[in-house]
Amino acid sequence: MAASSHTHSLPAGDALVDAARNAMARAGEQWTAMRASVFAALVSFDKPASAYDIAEAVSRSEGRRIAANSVYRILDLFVAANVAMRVESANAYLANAHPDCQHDCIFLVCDDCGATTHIDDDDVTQGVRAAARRAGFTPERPVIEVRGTCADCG
Amino acid sequence: MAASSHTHSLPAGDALVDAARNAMARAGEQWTAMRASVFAALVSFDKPASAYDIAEAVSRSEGRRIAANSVYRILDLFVAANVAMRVESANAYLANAHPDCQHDCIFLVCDDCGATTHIDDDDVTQGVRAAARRAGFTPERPVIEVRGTCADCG
DNA sequence: GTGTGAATGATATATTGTATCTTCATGCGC
DNA sequence: GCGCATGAAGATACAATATATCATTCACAC
Repeated sequence: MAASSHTHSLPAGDALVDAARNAMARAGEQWTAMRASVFAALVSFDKPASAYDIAEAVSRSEGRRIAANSVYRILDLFVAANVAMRVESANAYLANAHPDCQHDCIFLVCDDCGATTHIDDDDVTQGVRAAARRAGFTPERPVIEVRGTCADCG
Repeated sequence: MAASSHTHSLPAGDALVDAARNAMARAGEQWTAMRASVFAALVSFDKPASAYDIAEAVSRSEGRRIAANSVYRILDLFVAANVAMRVESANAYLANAHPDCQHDCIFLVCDDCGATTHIDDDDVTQGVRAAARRAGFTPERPVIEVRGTCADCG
């Protein structure tokens, strides 16, 4: 696979959880039952999920009410550890199938069905960073999301 | 100036308003007193402004309470007419100094001071669109925003 | 066991965004 | 002029997203 451009496919459930747990460990964060539940809920969605969607899903699976703020706290940690990513234009979160590789990511968000694909293309993202630098700006976190229509809905 | 890459500088206040009014006319939309007030408020901010910021500013300048939903309606029209743009990662709006040229725009958002610069770079944005198409996705509206540090804060 | 710190819970509140219905102004046909 | 259609804006309510604050619990060190 070319280093500069590739698509991420989903590992199976357990491998995904293991990768997440390891990534959290590397970030010096614990992997608690609550965090596992939030991660499981996140993975269970096939589209980006809002913090409130997740709170509801976890509430159901735990049989007790989980407040949104707890979910937000955990999602923030996940994002910091690259275990999850936030889709800014949808105010929602996605599990990251590959917490190990660090890329500026590109999301393709279908306005029709909501399905969101994560692609990496370092040529493109480096181009964005370079354009920012040319304007005297120091890029930290590019947000690149393309709204449009996915192959299924097209 | 190269067609593919340039920075937009601000025209003076009146020219800016004229350009906005013309763009609205071309979109078949009226330029009412209320819309002028919202546009003036938008321009008065040196950073992206939330709809509520604008509602507050217009309320002050009108001496009566303007509800957020009216502001949202007008901002939506502005965005449709390319007179304003929405910064997704900030849930806020910016006046567009050049409603005439259509570009996928790139925002550079300073995490320190909030100042946001709008640059255009068609090479970069075409690269983003091309990457999306390679994934079988039909791009409609790229959202490209770079969080980081501006020259002043760096 | 007692203190300490991290994680979570409970609660309140702030911020952002929509929906619905009403009122108002304007232009148009008669 | 009058009635009426139309688009703009107002009023109100509410939904959805996000944060702040303080209390509680639990594991672990001492």
